[in-house]
Amino acid sequence: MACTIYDIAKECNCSTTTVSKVLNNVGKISSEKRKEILETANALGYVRSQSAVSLASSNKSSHLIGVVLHIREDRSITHELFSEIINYLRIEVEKEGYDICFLRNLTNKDKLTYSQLVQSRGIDGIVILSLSTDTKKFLELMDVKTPKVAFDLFNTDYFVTSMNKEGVADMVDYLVSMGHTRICYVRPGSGGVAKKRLEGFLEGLSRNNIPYDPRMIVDAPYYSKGSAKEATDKALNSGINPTAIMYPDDYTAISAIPYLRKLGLKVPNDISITGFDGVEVSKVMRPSLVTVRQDTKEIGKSCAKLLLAQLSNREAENKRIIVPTKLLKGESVKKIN
Amino acid sequence: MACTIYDIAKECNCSTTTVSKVLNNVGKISSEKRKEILETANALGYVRSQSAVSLASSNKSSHLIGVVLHIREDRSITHELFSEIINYLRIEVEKEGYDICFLRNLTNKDKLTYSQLVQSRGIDGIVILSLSTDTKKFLELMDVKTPKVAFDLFNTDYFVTSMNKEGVADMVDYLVSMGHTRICYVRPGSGGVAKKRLEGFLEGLSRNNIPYDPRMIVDAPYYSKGSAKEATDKALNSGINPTAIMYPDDYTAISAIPYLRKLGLKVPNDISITGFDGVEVSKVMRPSLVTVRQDTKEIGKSCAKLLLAQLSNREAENKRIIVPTKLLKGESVKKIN
DNA sequence: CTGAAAGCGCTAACAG
DNA sequence: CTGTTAGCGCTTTCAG
Repeated sequence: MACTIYDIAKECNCSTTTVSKVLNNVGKISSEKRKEILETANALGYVRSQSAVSLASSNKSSHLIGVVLHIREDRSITHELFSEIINYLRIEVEKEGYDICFLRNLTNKDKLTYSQLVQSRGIDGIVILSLSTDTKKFLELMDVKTPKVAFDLFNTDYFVTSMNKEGVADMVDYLVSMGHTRICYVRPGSGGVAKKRLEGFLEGLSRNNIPYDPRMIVDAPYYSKGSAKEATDKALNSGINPTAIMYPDDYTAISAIPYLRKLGLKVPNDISITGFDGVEVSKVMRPSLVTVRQDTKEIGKSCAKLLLAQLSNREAENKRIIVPTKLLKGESVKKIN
Repeated sequence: MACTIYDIAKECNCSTTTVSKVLNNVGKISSEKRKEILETANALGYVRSQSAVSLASSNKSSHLIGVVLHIREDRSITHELFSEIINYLRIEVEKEGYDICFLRNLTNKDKLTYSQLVQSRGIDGIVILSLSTDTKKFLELMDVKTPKVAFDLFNTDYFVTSMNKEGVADMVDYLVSMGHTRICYVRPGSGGVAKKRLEGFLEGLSRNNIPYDPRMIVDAPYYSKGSAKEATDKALNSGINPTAIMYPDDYTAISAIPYLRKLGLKVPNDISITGFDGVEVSKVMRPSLVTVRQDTKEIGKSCAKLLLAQLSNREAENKRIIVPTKLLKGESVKKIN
């Protein structure tokens, strides 16, 4: 059934070394032999055993890219942004013969380390998608020497992120152009991305000559149970009587609509709202959401690029890729005044 | 750096066989030796090499579960239903020490077969998620002898699906209870699932004593560019002047709302609509969508169960698991009459 | 340009 | 209960 390079060698009256060289396209082999070997390999339905390659080769490569999803178990890959990034990443790495596998989520309780996990499978490269960066186990992951690239994490050598600051600043521009000045900004924590976005908000205010009032900023987490309510309540009670609320992500904004409605506020007539991410449904729903689109295709491709560069020992021109965002206009913001 | 069972054997003055047995928890080893081996393994930071295990063990198992996503490249894992199923599947199989990796999508052009792909990585089991079943390459996948389980595909031994028929029939019950009788049903193709759902629609009409009119059924694909428009146009021009349209999935239904609006029809005041799947946003949006929830958690767990049963040579009690659906009420259907 | 030989780290009879 | 001995299928010096 399973044909090995040994079978091919016998068939072609040569050594396994020669077969191996041909199959890997290395060394100098006469084109006749090469052709013969390739043909019999094909005829015999030869498939290379990854395990054997991985075991024998000096670098122990398995041609496997590990994905770490550091996020609530029930969201994980269902986070639309992440699933899109992984999808485009996958398309790119598959072109180079790599396959993608998930790395188990390790908790502080596990004796196993990420380093061991990676070693055990001979993982060639790691892609890290994370919304938070808190646990000890996770920090350990940062020290793994395997080539890696992270999305939205700034404490790694290689990372990809969106132009968060510019995206938010552009949004402020847009809101101001629509007549809004009493804008409430919902800040989702204090991580690197949140920080960038906040800078963008302040920059936006500043360049539109809108005086900054600390009450404009309220704190609430990314989309989760109750986050829309929390953000909305804080915004409405902030004391600035906002005409627009900037939510930290689309799902929180979308969830806020019925909640606002319950409070007697209709979007966008009574209050304008914006999201972030630009998930599929934001364009399709009604009212369509004004949001900042993160270019997941470009992000996925960039992650692949940075990883593949490391894997082939090419120096990447840049270790950090910052992907432009795009303002998506819609119906959730009303022109006022 | 990397410690092997050979190192442990030397340290403990025993053979690699003994170490192997202890590590795999098989055979009879004195509890002293066992303890000693376990401790030094731990002390030396031993990690088993999957490649070596896979190569040496007779079944060539790699403890890898392959996932085949047979769907448009740009949707793929971003299909919310699929990403949820995979997520819950993953949680289950990881408990048993299996990891998940994606299987490349093979087209008819590829010389490589799925069988070879699976053999090459020593994949232990396959999970198939598919919306269509047409290509030759895909049919080939059905013949692979590796244990497999499919979602929504009826031509495999082991499969998991939702109670599609009952789900649709229940929806008809609900629409009728809300006063609707001129119901237009959008049929998404003629595959196994579409067939079951159609049966449900007819059953629903029948048990509510609503005469069947062939014009009630219109054809349009699952969510894709223009599918909402196509379905809606056909429904409105069907000649039955529907008061309710049943779309084949949530996203198509959601996209139909602004299109209907453009035609001057407001949901639900002028027309009622329903979806299928029960994606996250269907509950959160406004108007919330009346839909049939597919229990992705149960589906994912069931897939894992059927696969793990085969992998451990346990006979699964059932080779087919049909997961109940749940009608999610919402605001997109109006009570009339 | 080609081949012999020695492993990679582990499992699996088969003895003892 | 424990060890010996072959490999699994492939890569990799090192000769020729």
